[in-house]
Amino acid sequence: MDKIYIDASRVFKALGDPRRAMIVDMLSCGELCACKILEKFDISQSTLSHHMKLLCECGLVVGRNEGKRTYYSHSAEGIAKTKQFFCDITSDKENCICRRNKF
Amino acid sequence: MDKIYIDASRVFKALGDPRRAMIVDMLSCGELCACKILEKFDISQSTLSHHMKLLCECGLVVGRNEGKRTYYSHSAEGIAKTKQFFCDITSDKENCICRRNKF
DNA sequence: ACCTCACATTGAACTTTTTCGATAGGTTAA
DNA sequence: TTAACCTATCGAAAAAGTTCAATGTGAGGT
Repeated sequence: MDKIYIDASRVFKALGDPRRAMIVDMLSCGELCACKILEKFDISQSTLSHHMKLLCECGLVVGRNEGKRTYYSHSAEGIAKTKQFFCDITSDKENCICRRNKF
Repeated sequence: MDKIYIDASRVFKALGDPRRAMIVDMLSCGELCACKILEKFDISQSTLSHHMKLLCECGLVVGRNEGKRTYYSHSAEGIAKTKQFFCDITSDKENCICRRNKF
């Protein structure tokens, strides 16, 4: 299995949870600290921390520490890469010019 | 939890498996019958059938029966919807004009 | 120094997903 | 009508993901 599929799948897996997809949407309005995000969900603090970790590890979100708070925001690079990958695997390739595989 | 996140997350969850992401990529060269897809993976036939079912159920892929074979191909509508959703939740919204939520 | 606050980590229970072998259903070929 | 072929479904086992309470960590405030 090509590493490129595994890396991209990690991002999609992260977005595969409705709460995490909603968190990414929330961050489109700008960075938010964890406590603000937590207010919007009926989950424990440790659960949110786990979700944020996954979003950061897949490269879609970045965290920034300021004092005792952590602010999260979109990672423009991670988002661009994911968008590109999605377009790559979903756009029709004439004459079967598959860049990743030869089928 | 808004239904729109749940529906979109189902697609991302489907793409969250590297094999399924690879299958979607394979289909960008045009429709393929299940047996051709199966050749490319070291998995059982029933496992592939399960993967294809998930890809179809989330709306990203469509199946077509012809004789004893089943041909799978991209669903242009499902792909367009998913792309739109991804753009919605990842594009910066000035002045916090969040369409889905008010944060 | 001590306490509180914000967040991360750990460990365990629970749920979901993945996978395969076995089997069923429908199609084509002999 | 058999038999072979292709795919879907079922049931069970294994793997992975989710969640929370408890605890750890590190920054500020008293």
